[in-house]
Amino acid sequence: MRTKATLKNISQSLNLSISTVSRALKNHPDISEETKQKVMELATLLEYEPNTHAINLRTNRSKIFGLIVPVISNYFYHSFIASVEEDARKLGYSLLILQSGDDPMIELENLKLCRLNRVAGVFVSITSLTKDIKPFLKLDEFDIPVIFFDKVPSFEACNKICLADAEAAALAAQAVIAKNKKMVLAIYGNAELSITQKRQKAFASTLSQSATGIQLLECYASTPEEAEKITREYCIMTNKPDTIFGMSDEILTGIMRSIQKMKLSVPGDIAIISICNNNFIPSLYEPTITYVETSGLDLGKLALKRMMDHLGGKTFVQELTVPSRLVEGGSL
Amino acid sequence: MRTKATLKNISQSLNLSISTVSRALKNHPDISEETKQKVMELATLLEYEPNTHAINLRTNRSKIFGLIVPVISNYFYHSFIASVEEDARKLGYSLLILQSGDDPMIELENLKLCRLNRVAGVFVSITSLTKDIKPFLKLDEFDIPVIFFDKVPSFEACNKICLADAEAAALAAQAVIAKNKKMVLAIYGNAELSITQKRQKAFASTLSQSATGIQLLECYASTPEEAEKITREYCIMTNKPDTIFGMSDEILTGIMRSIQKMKLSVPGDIAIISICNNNFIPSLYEPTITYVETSGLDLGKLALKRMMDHLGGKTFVQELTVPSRLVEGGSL
DNA sequence: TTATCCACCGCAAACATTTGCGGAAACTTT
DNA sequence: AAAGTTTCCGCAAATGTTTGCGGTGGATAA
Repeated sequence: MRTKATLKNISQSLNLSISTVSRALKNHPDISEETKQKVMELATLLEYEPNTHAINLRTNRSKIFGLIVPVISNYFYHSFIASVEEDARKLGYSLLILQSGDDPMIELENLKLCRLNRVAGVFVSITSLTKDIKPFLKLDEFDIPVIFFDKVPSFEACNKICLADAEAAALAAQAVIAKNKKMVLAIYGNAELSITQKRQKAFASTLSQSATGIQLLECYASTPEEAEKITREYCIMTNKPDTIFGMSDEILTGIMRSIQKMKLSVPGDIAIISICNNNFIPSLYEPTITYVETSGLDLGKLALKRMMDHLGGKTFVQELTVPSRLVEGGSL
Repeated sequence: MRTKATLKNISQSLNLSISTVSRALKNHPDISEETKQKVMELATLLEYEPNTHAINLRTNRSKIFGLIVPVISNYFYHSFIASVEEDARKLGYSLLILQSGDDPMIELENLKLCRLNRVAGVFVSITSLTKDIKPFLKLDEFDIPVIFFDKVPSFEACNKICLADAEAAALAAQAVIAKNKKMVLAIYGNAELSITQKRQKAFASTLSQSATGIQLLECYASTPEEAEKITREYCIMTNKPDTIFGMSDEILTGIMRSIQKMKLSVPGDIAIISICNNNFIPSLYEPTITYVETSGLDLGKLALKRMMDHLGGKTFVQELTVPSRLVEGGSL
């Protein structure tokens, strides 16, 4: 293996100083064209590549973003990740992926890793058990911006990029109203999560404000299996609902298993509407499910934009949301 | 913000040399217990954290693995990624995620990034267009092991971790035979891919060797939509197949949309069997789809194990496969 | 008393790069 | 010819850590 090309290496071959070579390669005005030529030439010949670690040490920064999520294998996060990675790459950044497994201790370790690697910034979706977000804010002391996304802390002043949870649920409710439905079974997710609370509140209040006398049944399910069970219980009643609203992809899959099991026809026997992250799950079914989209892709783009703005000096705290939209399938 | 703790910093406070402090913190036998105590104490008090960049520069290595995949948002890769990340974390490694977007140029850039970051090793699933894998093997010159997984180069001698494609298809065929089916529609993926070829060959030959006179119809579909169309075309024939075999999750989703649209009952009207990466897609349907599992999780675990072995000195070239198994649902 | 040994610690180089500052020529101006 | 200006380049420090080697002081052995 040929010896690795370094500035020192090149400088000695050309009887120049290291600093001159360094400047020549960066096209510094102090260096004459002639010298630049020679340096460039030898550098390309030797396939010189600057040592990232040395640069990182010198500049106390790296061109890497940290990304901390509870789990990767999730309807939502991987599209977010894909989106951020793609855009970050174009800007010369890479992505360090850390899973916390919904464990605050691991989350803290991962945060530490980000600190130790002097990442350029951190994207984080906190676990459902994270109470103390001071450690996150402490990264500001190192000039490492922290952007919370999706699962964000409730109160503290920090940069948050959220889905328009309330808006999405309201949109879904409006769609139900528009179709003149009379009795809606709403299945929400884990009642502890703020995302659940926001969506529940918005959905319920939108329906009640419509003054159409729609009857609303509300349940909470933290797994698809629970959603399946709930759906079944309500559908075998004599006075069964005419519409089911699922709060998320996860819930929707449970609902649909139940529907299939009972061989109910959609939307004839029962109408379905859901909030989903993209068209993947909705389009698995026939007819395609009508859903309100809260896009992980868009969230990713917005989060990265906010990050770059922050790095560019706009360091004020900001809370942004990505709008949602109704995607009509044939299930409502 | 308090001044950052460094070895230099600590050494000056204690009137010790940098080297002594460094060794004390590593529990080096040359240092007396007394000194170690003092150093440790001050280090924890000052919340000393070793500078990763400096270590990386010094050791010319980093505790980061590179992971290059065509896309993250894929039935398969994110479970692989999740699995590798989880295990790597426990060993003190992190994961740098790079998407190539099925573009060999970007793939090459990503590979370069891995080199520049002096990653500890690279996991790569090549794009379908990658012709030249010499750049990958060149990383060996830097003592960076490269483990190919899933989409691996055909010929070259390199470390490969694959799914047991042929075995999986054969298992599926055997299941069909065991159920005494008479007419099977097999829908494969993109005919260009080696994974398709392997599965097609194994499925067809297993069926023909059974001497049960099973009739086999074979089609290729590169999208779920195509699979949906094919399914429909064959199922409206008077002499329709009694079983459909889908080569992948993707194909299966297309088949099932069609089945739902025609309101066929499974397995009464028609039986379904597929090859899938995990139970996610199969369990979306009712009855749950019978499938042969080629687990991304297991592949991840095996890949990481191979990587660690390689780092531990077992640098010989090896080709491993993860076994597959039949998971009985109710669709066959 | 001298030689030997061990426990403990520091020196300094090395890793590769960036950058403020200063300095030597060469050239221009008065 | 002296002074001032520009062009081009090198010195050296700084980033934080690791590690081979050498050195000192005390204890033990001969």
